[in-house]
Amino acid sequence: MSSGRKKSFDEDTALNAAMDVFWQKGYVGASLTDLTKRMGINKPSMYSAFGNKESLFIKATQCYIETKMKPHVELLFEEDVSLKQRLKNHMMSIVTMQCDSEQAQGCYLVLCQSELVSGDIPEQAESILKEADVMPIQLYTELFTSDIESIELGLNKNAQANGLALYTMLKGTASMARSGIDKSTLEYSIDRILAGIGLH
Amino acid sequence: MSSGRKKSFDEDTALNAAMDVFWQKGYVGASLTDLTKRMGINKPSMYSAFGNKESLFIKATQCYIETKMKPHVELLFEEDVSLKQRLKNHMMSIVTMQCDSEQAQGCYLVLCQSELVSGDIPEQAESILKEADVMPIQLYTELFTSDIESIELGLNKNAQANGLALYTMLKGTASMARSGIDKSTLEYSIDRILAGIGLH
DNA sequence: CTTAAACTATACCGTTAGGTACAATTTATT
DNA sequence: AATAAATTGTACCTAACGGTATAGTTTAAG
Repeated sequence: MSSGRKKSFDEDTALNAAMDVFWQKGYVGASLTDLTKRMGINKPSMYSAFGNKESLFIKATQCYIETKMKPHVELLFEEDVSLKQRLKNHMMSIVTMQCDSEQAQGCYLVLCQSELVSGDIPEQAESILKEADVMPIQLYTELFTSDIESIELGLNKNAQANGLALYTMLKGTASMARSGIDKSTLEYSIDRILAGIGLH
Repeated sequence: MSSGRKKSFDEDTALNAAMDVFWQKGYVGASLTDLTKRMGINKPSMYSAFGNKESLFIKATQCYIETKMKPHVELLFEEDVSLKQRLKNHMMSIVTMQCDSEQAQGCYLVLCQSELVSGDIPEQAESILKEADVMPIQLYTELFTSDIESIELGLNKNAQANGLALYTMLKGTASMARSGIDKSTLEYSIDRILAGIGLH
């Protein structure tokens, strides 16, 4: 084992704290003081553990995608559940997360993607945010294209557009959640968009 | 007439330029250098004309509401147009604006409202942003409650929820527009949410 | 028990943030 | 022409930004 003083903090815990700060303030709005204070460490510890603000952000973003987004995906492919119910479960699982987070509401990705237009986001951070914006569209398009029930209902005809409609609504609920609208209120909107694409 | 040197710039033009910067970068992200450069003036001129960054922002926000949002409202109350078509015209008018802006895409208000959670927005700016977030809900609720065709269709039963569903979708299109999704693509989503609340 | 590696704390770096003092300039009034 | 009011440009203020040098502390290995 390598010698030397041991870390007095858990990297994963610190990363999660950083994620919360970016979730609350975005990339530009999150200062190193905000970050290190919530991570419970000081700047040199942060720089030695994560590199710099940008690479901390990239790791926090990957952490968000893995732990906060991907878990909702499997709900789309549960067996013995109707397409409508799978989509409802999936979307409400996301909306629940958007509304549940104690301080930082909404969606981390929606917030940070909105900063891209400013031109103040570094290159690699921009890349990962743009990639993350494409994934859901591919996911929904693939679902509507291949799912048996989707094909039976003819939803495969407009697979991408249907997926985009759901994704657009989820971006809307993210924004609404950030404004303090609660889950039960947003559920109605989810039901309406599902009905709108033909899933009554 | 009062004596003294004359302003070398048009206040309204400068205010519109400031609006564009806030639209692109949000309140926190827009620096005085960004602002004054695009306004074509220097800092003392800006401070004497508008007070400070916060009051410039408040005036820019009021300008946005008056010139960019309110014009869409009248489309909701045109005579001899069906409720569905009025809502479609209204929403597509907004989506067109969200997509048209050359650099700053999306919605100024959605962008800046997302900054509220950070706690870095001054008091009065926070107030006007929160007020602006309530107005559309009231507008749609009133429409669904009072409109004859809405009552005939039973949409008045869930007036507020229906209004919220439309508003949520428009916040979603704002986010999508900022990611570069074009108007014709978003039109499908508008059609789907209208169908979803019963306007086929 | 020394050594060297790794981590922590403090203090600091240059830059930019929002905001202002002040002198120079332009204008209408006297 | 002289004056007073208003605007402009420059130069500057303090505070906070992202980032780092360095000295001190803790730890495993020799």
